[in-house]
Amino acid sequence: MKDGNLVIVESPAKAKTIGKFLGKEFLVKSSFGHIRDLSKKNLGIDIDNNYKPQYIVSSEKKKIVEELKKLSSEATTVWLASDEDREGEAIAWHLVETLKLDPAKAKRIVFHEITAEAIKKAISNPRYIDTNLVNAQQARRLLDRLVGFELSPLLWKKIKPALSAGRVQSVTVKLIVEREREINHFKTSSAFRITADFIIKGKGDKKYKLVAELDKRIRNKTDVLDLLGKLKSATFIVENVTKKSGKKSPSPPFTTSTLQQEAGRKLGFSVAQTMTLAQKLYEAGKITYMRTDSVNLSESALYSSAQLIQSQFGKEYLQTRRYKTKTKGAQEAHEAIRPAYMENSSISGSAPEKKLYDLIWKRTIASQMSDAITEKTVITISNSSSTEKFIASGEVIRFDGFLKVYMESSEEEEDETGKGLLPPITVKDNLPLEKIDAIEKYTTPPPRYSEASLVKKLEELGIGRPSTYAPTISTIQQRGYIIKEDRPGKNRNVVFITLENNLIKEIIKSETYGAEKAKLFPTDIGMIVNDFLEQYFTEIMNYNFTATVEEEFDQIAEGKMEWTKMIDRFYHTFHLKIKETETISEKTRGERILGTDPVSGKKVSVKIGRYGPLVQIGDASEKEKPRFASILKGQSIENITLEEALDLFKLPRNVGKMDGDEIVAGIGRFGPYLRLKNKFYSIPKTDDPLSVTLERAFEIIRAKQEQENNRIIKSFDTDPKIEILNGRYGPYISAGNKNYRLPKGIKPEEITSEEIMKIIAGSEKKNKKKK
DNA sequence: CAGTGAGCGAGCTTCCGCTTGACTT
Repeated sequence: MKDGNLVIVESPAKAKTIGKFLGKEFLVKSSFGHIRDLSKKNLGIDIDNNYKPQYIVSSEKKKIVEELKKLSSEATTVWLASDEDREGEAIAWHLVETLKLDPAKAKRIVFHEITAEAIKKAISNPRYIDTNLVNAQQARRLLDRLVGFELSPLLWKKIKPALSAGRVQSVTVKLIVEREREINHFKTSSAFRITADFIIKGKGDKKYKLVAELDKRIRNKTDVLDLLGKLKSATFIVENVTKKSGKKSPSPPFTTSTLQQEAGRKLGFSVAQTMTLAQKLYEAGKITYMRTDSVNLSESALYSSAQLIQSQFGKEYLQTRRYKTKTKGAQEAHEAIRPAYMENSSISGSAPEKKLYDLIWKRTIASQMSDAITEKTVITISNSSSTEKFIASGEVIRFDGFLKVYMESSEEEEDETGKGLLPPITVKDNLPLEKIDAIEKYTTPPPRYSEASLVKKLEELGIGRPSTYAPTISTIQQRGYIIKEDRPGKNRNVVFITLENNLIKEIIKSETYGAEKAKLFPTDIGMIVNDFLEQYFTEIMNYNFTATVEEEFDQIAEGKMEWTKMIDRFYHTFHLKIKETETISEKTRGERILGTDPVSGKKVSVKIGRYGPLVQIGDASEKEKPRFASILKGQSIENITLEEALDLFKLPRNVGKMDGDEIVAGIGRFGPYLRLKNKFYSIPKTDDPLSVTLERAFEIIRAKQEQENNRIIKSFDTDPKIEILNGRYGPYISAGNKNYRLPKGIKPEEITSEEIMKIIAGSEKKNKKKK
């Protein structure tokens, strides 16, 4: 370290790039985020000593702290270059405290973009640590600790061990619980959507189809039949044609939240997957920092985007835009997420990395392009038999603008009408009717959250930070409060009425609805914990709680409020409520009584048991033990009916005999099964263990036996331990207790033992390399 | 791999935000 300059930043990747800009006179090191935190023993807060925090360096941070201590003692100046936000300021302060830095040689600097110019400017404008901002962070930290470490033990006592609660996670669960209940209570209704198809003759043999929709929906079927009857003999005339031009603007560049949403919708990535991939791109220097709430682009990025757009698409596609962040509580310590070098429209790397990069590149470029110009045409059609109007609308793009590279997607279903070019039509044209369809359309309940839409909601409410969206979603899944899964749809009948060739026909069609893919569902324990917290801790469960305390943190940051006083005011009432709830609340297992068992006349109830939700018939008494059964996947304490509960006791059941041995059908931890001579055969989703016939059971068992007989594709006399087997994911090599993948292009029947040895040796090498 | 369900008590669990690996499949 020449001239004794030590620069400390938060991330090692940032340290690397800054190191290049600053040259050899500066040694740039990373703190890897926070270097110390509240002690985990007890609260880590000395309540009686004016909330004195007990900070300790955790074991995994000891090494880096020792290194920084040594380097800083040798340095003449230590530049604290953590992010310019509440957490960054606190990191700098903790460094001063822990490294015991002489205030004379510790200088605080900040920069928002990583360019040589910005960094040099920062170096020439150092400041002191902002104690108020640090105190705002301490208030945030202590509040979260107090809430988390006093609420969680209460749940252990009142509900079950190892549960958790916190300012962020508990309201996140609440969002999902409330949405599920909205869906359960939703009263669906239906009305007929009526569309008319007209055939329009163009030049020569050309024909166009024009689809128009009745300007309202009709609830009643007899009213629909009535209208269609009238329209049988009607003539249809174009009453009005209007054209209106409109425009569409691009979305701002990505923040963490919008990247997670779009990668989820467009690429099907989970929130955690997106973040892992983005981290890799960031470490490889391909994109800017991926945990950000800012939509700002650096001047140099604006410039290089503009160059690129002009040369690739032309001047008319360029519109330089500077976006402003509107998000609640945004701290904007970084730029938006963008390619590090705009001129790289693609990168090398794994397929998912490439896809994510492509998404980021397109979104960034599009954000600097001109609006798309559209033209919307609306045709109003009247008829001779009634006063009803049909409307046809279409939209065409007159100038594509940013749509040339990027189109944002949406989770809501798209309307089928209102798209594309309409045939050439003028007022008073007579339209020949082809047919009229009336389809029964049901109203739909609000959609369940996906990971992506949940993150969107959290950001809107100002709950959580870019660095916590992904971990929060995984925590509440780990605690068993929510589950991400697919659910099959249900069937229902739809009335479909057609008027064609002067005939009215009515048919009943079946449609599936409500099928879900990778959606978030609350579990029983999630709902029980949620209801408990809602009952006793209304303030913390309020969606505005974070926003309210954030206002106070801002006051502290501005020096208008003392942080310990804020904490004291909060803790005083909160702690009293904890103590009170400890005494007044009962231990809850979420019990619900379903009714009486018609056979025994005993009480049937559902509740949370030691191993999950269960149904119970009868109460525990000296004479008799109650009967128990676990509830099934997809069932819940809240929704299960008496009938469904009683069905659970019909299993396991004897299906019949196969070659003298009994076949038993049941449902275990891994789903429905058939058991024959202590061997298990999974029952496929198309069948039901309650109704599966003996004949069908034979089929299922034989299919599985057949599959097992075909399991061995090839074996070797030279080495009996090695076999080529047919597995769930295709053929693979089994050697002893280890499995290896077959390389692409090799036919499993033709592989030699030499080739296998090579594959095994190659895989061993790879493992060693990783270490 | 395909169960379980009493009560007691010891010892454990837990928060949010900053940051990466070190693990396994």
